[in-house]
Amino acid sequence: MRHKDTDPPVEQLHLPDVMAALSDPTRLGLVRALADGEERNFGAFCAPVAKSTLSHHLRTLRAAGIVHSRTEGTRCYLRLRRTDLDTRFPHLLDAVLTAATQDAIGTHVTLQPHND
Amino acid sequence: MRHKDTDPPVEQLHLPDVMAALSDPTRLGLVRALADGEERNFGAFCAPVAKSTLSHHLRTLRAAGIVHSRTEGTRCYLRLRRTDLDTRFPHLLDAVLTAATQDAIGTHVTLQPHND
DNA sequence: TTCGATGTTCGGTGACTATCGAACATCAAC
DNA sequence: GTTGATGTTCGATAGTCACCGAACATCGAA
Repeated sequence: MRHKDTDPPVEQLHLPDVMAALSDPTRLGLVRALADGEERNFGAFCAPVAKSTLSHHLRTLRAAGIVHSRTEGTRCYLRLRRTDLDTRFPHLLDAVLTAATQDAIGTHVTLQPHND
Repeated sequence: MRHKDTDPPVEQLHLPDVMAALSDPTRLGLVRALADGEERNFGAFCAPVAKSTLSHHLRTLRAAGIVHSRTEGTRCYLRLRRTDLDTRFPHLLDAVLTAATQDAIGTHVTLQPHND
């Protein structure tokens, strides 16, 4: 449950890290699932990978500054850092999300109907 | 001199591959150096890596469909496939180039003053 | 034809990555 | 407390990647 590494501050977002984090289909799926700006429970994501693998992907997204995570009890809530990303890299996230949606990249990641 | 693998056609450009190709600072530098749309000689690029490493990076960019290469004699000329990229992934290249320029990513790749 | 320039390819190395299952830590609930 | 749910971390594995020097292939020029 402990993730000691805190989210990187806005000014420290690094383009190559962001690009690398967004080059994996599963992570793109996670980002797409968060694209509406809503906070979502980690457990709400369904992906055909092991729990530990999903946790690794989220750590990667967090380290790149793409998502913010908040712990409440034993649960972990995620939110896309859209404002921060737009500030540092204008239009980048939009372009990626548009492209991913058009190409149906990351559709293997789904959301459980009503899990937070 | 022989690169049998041909450039992938527009409709086969794959977002994750493009993102991965654009997540390396040296390759971002190469793309930036081609950003004006001009065709450039391979040998015109100066980067602090071995010749073979540079060749590898160009193969990666070619495989991802980001650059087109044309051989003339023993020389190799490169051009950014901007139109193709813009068609498949609108605004993506612009956003990446803008971000890379603002963050000075890839500035270790330079162009020789007057080498084609 | 011999040389030099230009890139590509090969073999190898060290680092990183996606993946898994198992073990662990934390908290809620009973 | 004991149990169950929730995520994280660990150790291992297989694959990929950036990187280098060396060898190679191709072509132009002397």
